Amino acid sequence: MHNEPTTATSTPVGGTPPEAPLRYTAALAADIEKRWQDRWAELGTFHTPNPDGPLTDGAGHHVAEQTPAFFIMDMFPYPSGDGLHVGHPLGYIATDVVGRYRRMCGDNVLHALGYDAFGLPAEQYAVQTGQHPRVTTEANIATMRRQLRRLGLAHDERRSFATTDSDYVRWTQWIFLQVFSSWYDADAVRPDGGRGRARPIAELEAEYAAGERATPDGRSWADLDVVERRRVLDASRLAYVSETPVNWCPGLGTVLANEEVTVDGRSERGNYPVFKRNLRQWNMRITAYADRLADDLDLIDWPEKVRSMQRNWIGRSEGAQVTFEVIGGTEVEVFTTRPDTLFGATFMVVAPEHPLLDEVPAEWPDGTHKTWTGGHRTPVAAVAEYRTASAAKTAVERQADAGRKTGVFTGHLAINPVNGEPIPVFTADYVLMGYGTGAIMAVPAQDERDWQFAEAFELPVVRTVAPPEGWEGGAYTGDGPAINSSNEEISLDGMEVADAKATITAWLADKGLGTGTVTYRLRDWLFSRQRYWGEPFPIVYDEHDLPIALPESMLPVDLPEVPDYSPRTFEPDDVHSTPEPPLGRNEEWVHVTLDLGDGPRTYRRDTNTMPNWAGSCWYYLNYLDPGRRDVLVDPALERYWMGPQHNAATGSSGGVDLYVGGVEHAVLHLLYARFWHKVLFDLGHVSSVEPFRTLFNQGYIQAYAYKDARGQYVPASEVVEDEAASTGFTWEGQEVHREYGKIGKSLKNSVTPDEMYEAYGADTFRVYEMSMGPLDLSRPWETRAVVGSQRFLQRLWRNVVDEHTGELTVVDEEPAPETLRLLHRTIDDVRTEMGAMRFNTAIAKLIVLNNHMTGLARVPRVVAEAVVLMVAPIAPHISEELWSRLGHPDSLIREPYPVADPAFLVEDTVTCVVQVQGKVRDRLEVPASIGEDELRELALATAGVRRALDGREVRTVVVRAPRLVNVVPA
RNA sequence: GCCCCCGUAGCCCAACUGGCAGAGGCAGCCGGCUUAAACCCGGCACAGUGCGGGUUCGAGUCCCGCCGGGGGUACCA
Repeated sequence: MHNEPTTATSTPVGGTPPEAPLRYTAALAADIEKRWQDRWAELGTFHTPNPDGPLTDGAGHHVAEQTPAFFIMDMFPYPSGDGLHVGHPLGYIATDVVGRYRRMCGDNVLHALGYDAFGLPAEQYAVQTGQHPRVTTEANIATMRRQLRRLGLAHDERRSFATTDSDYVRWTQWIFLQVFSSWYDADAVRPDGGRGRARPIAELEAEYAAGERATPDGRSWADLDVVERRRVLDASRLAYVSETPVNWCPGLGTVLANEEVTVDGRSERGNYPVFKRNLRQWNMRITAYADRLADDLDLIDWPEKVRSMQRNWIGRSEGAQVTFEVIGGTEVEVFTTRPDTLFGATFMVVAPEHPLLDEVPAEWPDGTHKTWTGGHRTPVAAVAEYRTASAAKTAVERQADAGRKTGVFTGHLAINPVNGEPIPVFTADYVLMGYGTGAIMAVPAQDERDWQFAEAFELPVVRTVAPPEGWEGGAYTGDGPAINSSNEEISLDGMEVADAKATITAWLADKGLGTGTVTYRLRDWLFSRQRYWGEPFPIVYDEHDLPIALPESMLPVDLPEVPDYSPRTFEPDDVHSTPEPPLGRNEEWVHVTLDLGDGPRTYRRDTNTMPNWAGSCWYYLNYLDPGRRDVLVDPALERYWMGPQHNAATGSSGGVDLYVGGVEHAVLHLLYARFWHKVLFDLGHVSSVEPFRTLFNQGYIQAYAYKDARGQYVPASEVVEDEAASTGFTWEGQEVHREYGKIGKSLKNSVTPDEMYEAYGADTFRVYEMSMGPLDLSRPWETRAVVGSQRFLQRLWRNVVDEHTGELTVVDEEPAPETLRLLHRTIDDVRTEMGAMRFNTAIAKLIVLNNHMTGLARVPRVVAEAVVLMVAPIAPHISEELWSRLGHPDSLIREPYPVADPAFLVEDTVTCVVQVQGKVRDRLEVPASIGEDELRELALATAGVRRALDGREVRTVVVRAPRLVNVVPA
């Protein structure tokens, strides 16, 4: 088991002087690193044991149930063909350091890395090369595995997988079927006491059949025919097909979720225009979970930034729905967050798509203002034109028009329910059909937008909240006493906003005119894509064109071969195009004869695929036991690794103990995954309430890039500093401008991990990345600074090994008291810093101790061993090598992390700062245990204080024994 | 427009509940080692914390108002 301590006696390349054959150079580092990587693999050093089942540690043992579990994850990578640059491994190194540290603290650590391998880039590459995306994907994964292995990550390789594995796809489809086969019962009580949970759709069917629940149209279940019954159930499912306005992106040839469309109405990927189109697509009823997704953010330890982004995206807002009667028409419901301002509602606005506009009066009513008609002779003409114009607007145009108020009078008059006043109904595109009820009561006095509209259309303003004294602005949206707000039955006058809201809402409810309501910005999740490289839906359609779930036994539904993988794409601005899924090109696959219980019949398959997010919605569960295929996840394993209270730090939510990744997934992946997890929770498949207990967003490593006079990027590695140049930098003699940006080919500033391994070794690279600064900050890469980290490891090496002879230089001597104090101080500090993921400061403290050792005539073994163990999580290869040379046959991977002896942490004497009026005037060396009174006397007697007081009286003396005294003169 | 984060030495960054502005690294300078250079070793210097107010015995830290950089979001009623 003990391996030869050194096989690296040959002179490594890289200019090592012959007199120091064992200097810690890049070549020696490479030799050590590769050797340990092989050894770790051979011994299964990183095999993480489960409490039960096939996965044991390297020695074949299970873990005891009571051993604390610590589950670490990286947001899993998309294996791109470009390979890695130095920015990519930052998070992986950080989680590896945490994992190795926790392991040395006694935890059973689960850490592995899978691959998110479905999706656009692989498909686009396949289209270009004609190779099947599976081939390129697998090649990319192999490349990435090789690059990452060289980093020395302590991952359990047995638990790695790709979302494209047929085995994995099967369970992604299985979860889809669970969602499809469920409905949301908003009244059901959950085990945690809250209301609302997913239940099997069969239970809904049973309730209908038993008459316990009324059908939507009130007919009895028995009176519905089979197809009608199916439609009723289908409408309640958590995954449902519906014809709704969706984001159609002709440039990509697919529809997209709201979350995948940028602020300016373009696709997040590819930056193509996106159009609203009514199409029949799959949706997931994430809106049913809006409250829980918002509320449970309080249970988890996430950056406040991400939590607020999710809250904003969900956009919960409380208000009231109020019914307005329309003269000669139907009633219109409006949603408002300010029911207290109802007396100030002087007009109404409905979205151009609002059904009220399907019929409008034939003539303009009396009193119609000229500016209201848009120059049209009848409301019919005016509304028709406005609706057409607004429908033709792209998201980009809407964006550009924001703030400019357009609209037209519809000819309808509505009645303000609190005062019976007739008010004109307008249509304007600043009111959105997709939010609230698509209709608003406009209160210009208390709403900016309504104020602008009222100004443009010369509409009256009635203030119902008194603005502050001297208010000269328009709409006043702040707090204040209500005014002008009374009728024969009720008066709000004098009430503050909150009171007025509550009072009027109660009054409305009492009169049957309105109810308190909550609305959300969140929309249901559009779940189908017209792409090839994704999971097929496990769904077929019968002659009624209604979806039928395939039985579990028919999973997975694998992707068929098709003649062409690319979706039909269109001119990016071709509004009239329609999606054409590639899977539809395989007729034999699409039309399939199956026996689903009624004998063999012909069905039509769903030709959509799932979005890329599907695979990342549950992958954390697959790490627990990727080999097990008879259940989604073993409940006992899920409880051990993820359950509530599964270790001392996990709260009631349970979930992954540390999840590290970029902030760009704040509302996409992280919201979708939470949603799926809650469905699985409701259906009893998991015990944790949330998938990710602690989230950490790492910053990005960026780099300088340089442009020449023509604006072309030049290779950053060839640019030199040049004081003579006005820009400070030149490339091949010409002046270049420096910019700061992403690392990548396009900016010609890429640096790869492979180059770092070659020039410095993986350990140096790891130390450098961890010492650059706090993990959550973005910062510039600077290759020439890496040498500092190499020097640190070189000194560490030299502190233990003679670089000429290879002999150990440590001695079995008791360290000097000063050394012991520094050692234990360092242990204590480093533990604190490591625990808080402040690796940069942990490294700084280790450097101080290491430098101290460098100055000693002989390095005591106990100090050397402690330093080696403390460095191990960050620079594991050199640490293993030194540990082995120090005479330990086994890997240090589970060696206890050093613990400080409190006896060495107390200092006998400390330096006390003596201030006069906050300025340092003297210093005192005093016993740490000195009393306040004694210290005050000593301080007042110092020469510095006497000089600074210069005869003035003393007013007070602030004493913070033993470190500070501040004398305040009169 | 609104919300969030960040501004400390030439550069990357430390500074516990307010208590000596400096831990660490890069670059720079001086010296040692060397025939010489690199590596290595020892040493030195460098800012008063983006700007303006305020609170306090005392402010990088807390409060108010700005400026600069980054991110999110936007007719959401």
